[in-house]
Amino acid sequence: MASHPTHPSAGNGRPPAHSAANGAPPGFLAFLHSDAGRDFLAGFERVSYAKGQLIATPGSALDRVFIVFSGQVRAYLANDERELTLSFLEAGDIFSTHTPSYLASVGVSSIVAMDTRAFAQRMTLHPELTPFLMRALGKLLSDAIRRIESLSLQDVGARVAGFLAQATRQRGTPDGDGWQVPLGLAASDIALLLGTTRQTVSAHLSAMARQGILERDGRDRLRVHRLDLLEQWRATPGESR
Amino acid sequence: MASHPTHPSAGNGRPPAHSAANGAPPGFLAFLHSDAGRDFLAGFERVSYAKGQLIATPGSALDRVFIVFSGQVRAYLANDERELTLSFLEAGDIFSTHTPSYLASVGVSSIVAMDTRAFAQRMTLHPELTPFLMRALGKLLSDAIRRIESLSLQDVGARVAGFLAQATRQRGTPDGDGWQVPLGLAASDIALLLGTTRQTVSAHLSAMARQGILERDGRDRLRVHRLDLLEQWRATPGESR
DNA sequence: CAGTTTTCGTCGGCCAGCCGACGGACAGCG
DNA sequence: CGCTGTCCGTCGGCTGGCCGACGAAAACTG
Repeated sequence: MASHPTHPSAGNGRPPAHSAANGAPPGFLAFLHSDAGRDFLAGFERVSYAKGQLIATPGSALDRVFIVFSGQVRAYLANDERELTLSFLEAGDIFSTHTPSYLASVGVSSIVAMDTRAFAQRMTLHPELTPFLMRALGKLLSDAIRRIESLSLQDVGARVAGFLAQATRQRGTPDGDGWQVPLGLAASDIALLLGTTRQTVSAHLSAMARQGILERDGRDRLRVHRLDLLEQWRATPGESR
Repeated sequence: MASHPTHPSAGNGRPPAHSAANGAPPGFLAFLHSDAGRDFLAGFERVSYAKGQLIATPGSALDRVFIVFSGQVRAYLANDERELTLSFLEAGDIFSTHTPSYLASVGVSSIVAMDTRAFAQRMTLHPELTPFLMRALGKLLSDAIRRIESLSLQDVGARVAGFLAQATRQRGTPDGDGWQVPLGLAASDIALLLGTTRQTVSAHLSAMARQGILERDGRDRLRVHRLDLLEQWRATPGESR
């Protein structure tokens, strides 16, 4: 079985990061806690994991559906020598693995895992849930394709800029002429999400700061001055380091 | 609207290439041609496209579901300066675009396009199709994740090797100690699938030939001697060109 | 508050892969 | 049969981004 390299700096007591790809709309979480939801999950065990624990590897857990109940779970692909975070799953998110990916709990988490077949079986008993599931799968798919796009036809600078722009739009608070943005992730974690290295992320952040697009404000906070420039970032030749 | 760069060398009378990611199991095609299938599609127009025609762009056709009836359609992502083929869709395949991708007919093709909402509506009338759809979406998703994996944690050599191994397994015929494999694609098309350039693909092919793993046999045919080496390819340092 | 651990910015060296260019090898096609 | 357009292999040059390393700044710990 493939061993995965140095563990990322997750689970260090930071506030929960944003969810890069929520698998299900919020309504699903409500359903899970309703009577119908308990009915739906009857007979399936809810397992708790300590922080940093491996939940699934490509070898184990073939063709299983995971539903995150609480906490935060990191889904990632790994190699002997490299790693890529697919997304951070949170309560109510669904993930399925006929795909060779790893799951690890970031904080303390509880999860229900079931066989894909069993899940499909249950779905036939609750046809009213189909739209939920379709939307969830559709979102997962379009997120994946967006990821393919960024990996294949954007350079690292554009990926960093895109990530920051999204963070700003999602979690930024207006501040004078710009925005205050809590990063919520270490630079190394961002690198893991973008398929690059900590050093390169850091270099690009510095370049953007040098151009007055943003300003670092402590370890975890950022002040974005020019969201517009961020959203249409093109690397200035020679300015990347 | 983004204009896309040099068109790939598709639609030149080659035999149909393999489908990198079939969206639906074969049974779905049969269903489409059954009475129930005609019922399912009632009211939706079937449009024919000449070869090489653009069917959808990120701007147009938001939130639409496409069902390919005949011919071959290339789904791809594009930039001002780069392009990546997602897959070649064939009869019976489903594709959906809440995602910024292009569709272009490779040969003469006919397609049914419908709004995602309308499609979901119809699905509720034919709940027996849900398993089909779930499987189709699941396959699409796992293909996408596999693609992310290859793009982010395999180098080009490994991607080329993986592509050739898959082609050999799917379409190779035994031949002495090895396999005869019809490529079905120009080197430039392979490059487009793997997110690299024609020259790099060519260089890797040469390197593999030099190592006795395979042998080029005319423009379109390949003789693979060591499928085993292909499947666990690691670039030999300095041997890539 | 001092000691320890984690994160961060930055540098130099290195190399995989991109790009442009070129000539040769195959096709059709008239 | 020669002509023309397409495809292929290969080269040199260049660079984005990886890697290892280092010291400084923050953040925990007691």
